[in-house]
Amino acid sequence: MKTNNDDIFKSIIELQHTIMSAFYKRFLDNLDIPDQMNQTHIRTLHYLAIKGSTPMHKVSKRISLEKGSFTPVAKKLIELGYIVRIKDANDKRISFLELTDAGKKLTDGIHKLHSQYVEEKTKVLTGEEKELLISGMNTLTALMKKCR
Amino acid sequence: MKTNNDDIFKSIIELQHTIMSAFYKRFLDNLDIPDQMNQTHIRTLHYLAIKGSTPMHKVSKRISLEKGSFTPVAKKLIELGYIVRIKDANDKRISFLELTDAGKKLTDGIHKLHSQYVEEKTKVLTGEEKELLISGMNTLTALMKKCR
DNA sequence: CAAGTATTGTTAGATTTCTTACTATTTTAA
DNA sequence: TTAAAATAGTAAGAAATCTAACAATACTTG
Repeated sequence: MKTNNDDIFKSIIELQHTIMSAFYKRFLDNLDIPDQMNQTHIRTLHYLAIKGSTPMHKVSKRISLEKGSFTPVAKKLIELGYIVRIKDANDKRISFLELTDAGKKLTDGIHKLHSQYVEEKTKVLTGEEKELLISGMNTLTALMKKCR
Repeated sequence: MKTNNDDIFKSIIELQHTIMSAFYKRFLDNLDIPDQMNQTHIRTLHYLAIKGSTPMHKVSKRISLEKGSFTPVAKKLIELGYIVRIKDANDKRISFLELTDAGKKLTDGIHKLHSQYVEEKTKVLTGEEKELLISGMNTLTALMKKCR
């Protein structure tokens, strides 16, 4: 079976459009989360849960939000008590963000649902297929990043 | 090597955040496109180039835009002369969209760049790796869609 | 056939995100 | 040391998208 590069990108685009919205919508529907929060807030908490204390500019970059858009997002999460802002002692420009206990509790709930969801969606793949999928995507991701 | 479902999704999320923006930014920077057009307009033309004449609601669904948001997008593309609206003879609610000659010319240019870009990004993958990547992603995409 | 229901597309107002300009701080280098 | 450049974050207005209500048309079913 012949494949070309267009096929790769068609698949990726396809994927992008389907997965993320389904994924985060599920979170928002099934968890007890304040109405004022949207997918961006969830993504932010999710990232902090995985990476721990992180400077604002780095978080905003990783969740693909301009820094100008991220300020109010962080502000709201602080307001809601899910994260705190911690000034860097050396570089006064920098604020680190990290989860509070309430934030950790919330992200734990999210991760539980996350696992269930992925479990359900990937039942059909064998273990070997999963590994191939992951390594292929990691390769491509690394390439993309390098070339940017 | 042990893998779990979390790995899959971390990879996918990672992928999503890097690829698409790089991809379409490249298009917008390198092509002679009216300033008023953004990624959404490009995606719309791209879709119509691949699928041909398509009802509005279907296009909006495929590019992940609410129908309410899509109306002005289609309007602008018509205004710019890249697509036309064609009423369905049987069902008077439906408007088909399709590319004009100008639209085809533009998407041809895009596809050329597209190929170059993908070529550059995927040089490192062997043909077999590409196939695995594609089939894996297609499987997952299909699953996602089914469960939604 | 009639009445209710679903679908397609539009509109208007709310929300989210982007862009640009700005301040404060840090780093670089002449 | 000091001037210039880079970086982190904020603010305000512009642009994009979403939501909800609506009009027109099509479908369903009693």
